[in-house]
Amino acid sequence: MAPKWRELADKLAERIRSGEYAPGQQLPYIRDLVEAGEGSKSTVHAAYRALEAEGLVTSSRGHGTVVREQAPLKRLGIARYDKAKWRDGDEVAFIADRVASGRAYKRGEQTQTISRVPAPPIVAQAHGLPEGAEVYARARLVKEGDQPTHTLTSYYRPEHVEGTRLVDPTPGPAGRGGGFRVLYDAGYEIDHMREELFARVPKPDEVEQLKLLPGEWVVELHRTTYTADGTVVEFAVGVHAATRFAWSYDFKVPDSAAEAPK
Amino acid sequence: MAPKWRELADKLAERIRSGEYAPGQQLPYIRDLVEAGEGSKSTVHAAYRALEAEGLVTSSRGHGTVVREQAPLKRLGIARYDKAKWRDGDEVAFIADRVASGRAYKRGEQTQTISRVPAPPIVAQAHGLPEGAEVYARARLVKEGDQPTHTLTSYYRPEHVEGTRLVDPTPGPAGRGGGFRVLYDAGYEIDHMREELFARVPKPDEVEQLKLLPGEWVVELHRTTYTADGTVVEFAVGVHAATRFAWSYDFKVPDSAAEAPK
DNA sequence: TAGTGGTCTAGACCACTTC
DNA sequence: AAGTGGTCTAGACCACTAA
Repeated sequence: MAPKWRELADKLAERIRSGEYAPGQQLPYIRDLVEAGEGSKSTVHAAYRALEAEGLVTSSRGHGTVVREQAPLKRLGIARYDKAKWRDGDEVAFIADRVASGRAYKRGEQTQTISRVPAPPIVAQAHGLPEGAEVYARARLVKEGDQPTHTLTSYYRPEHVEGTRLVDPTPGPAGRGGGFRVLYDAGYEIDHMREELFARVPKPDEVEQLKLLPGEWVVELHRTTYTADGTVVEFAVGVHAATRFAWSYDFKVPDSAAEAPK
Repeated sequence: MAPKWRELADKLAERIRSGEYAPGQQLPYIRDLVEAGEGSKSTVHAAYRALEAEGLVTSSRGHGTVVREQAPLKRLGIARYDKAKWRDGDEVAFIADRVASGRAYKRGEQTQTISRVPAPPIVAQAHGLPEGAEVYARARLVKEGDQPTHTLTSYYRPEHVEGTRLVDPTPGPAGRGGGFRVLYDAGYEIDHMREELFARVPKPDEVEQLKLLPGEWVVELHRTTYTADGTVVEFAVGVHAATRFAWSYDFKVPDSAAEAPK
């Protein structure tokens, strides 16, 4: 037998999914459900908290509880890295995402800080450096309007970027073409990438920075970017609000038996 | 000012992450913390519930609350689809995963049910069929020991699989080489794939089926498999416990300017 | 039987919004 | 001032485990 608050939450969730409660619509007031015999205030509130954690509703003091508008997922495919965009055009990858999803781009939606730091373990490993070696960290917080969507921190080896505008401490985006263009101009043309993804619970500072709802998870993305000769020129860590993104990858089915012998 | 239960949860989480409370170790009993002045039983319990939702501890009645062993993530790369494995060998993809991660394989860790059903909307769209057209659904629940790890449901067009052992209603796995081998023998050699992933809150039946912890999220995976001429021969939907998997993709940086004109 | 976590209640009080 | 959600308490009771 499921607890009373869970049963109430499931009942309301069902009505939301069926459309009986439409997005934007008010859910019953907690005190009304108490009066209607659904349980004590704590019990009904526990159900509402579960619904909020599941992203179905948002509550606010003084207003009430309304069914959330489900923002469509932003779909991230490998086409966002298309060389034609940052080499020949003026787009950077994160803008390309937005163009692809039909959203308008506005200036001032990205903040950036550059610093020179000792490499954290995963960064050192990705770059093949000893732990604690110094690297440049370029941290961005990307927003869509007022709403932060993800953070992205790129780590570069000093010898690859020293003297370029990528490590110019002046605030602001990396400029025309973005980071890959700067590397290209410096003689490092990116060739292939690896992306690794997993979901986890956000850390307290991420909840604040990304304005996450209570109970909302994040997806962490590790992107390693190589030149044609296998040199790692960028390792980046992204933290994305889990409910706002989907990732898409196209690939050939591998066939190790068909590979040329070495 | 964060609520009292949140502050207590963050304090304990910090001690867990720092190793002060090691995996397997008992956390203080709720009633002891009440006595120590951390708040009422409900308040302390709220903190413990948050820690459980975040995957840091597991509670059980009669026993207490212990720090969870963090099972290492199972890493899924595209190498698990290697043709050499299922065409020439006897492995199926999910076993290949396990071999790759160094875990032992045991029989009886996969259940399977075959049914002929009207295509749900996303399935119809993936196969280019009218909604409600009949397809074969092959649903598996994959376990590792007693612990379910994910569900995977493959949808096939009847004309591709009719008469093969793939739609044999006898329970049990698809046999030597798995589903891709059956398609290969039927004249449909798979060539390329698309995988799409996103995280979401589990549905109530998934919580039960996958034995998910309270508050744990899932990652839904959509896999579309094509032959060389672009025919969709399989569309599969997987639901994975979010804390137990990581996905990895390698790809070339695309360059639309370098493509041959059409 | 004694001790653990989990649920539920009734009520007080707080934070915030609207009138 | 009135009404909303959110927190917290004190205590009762339940479910489960171990001895």
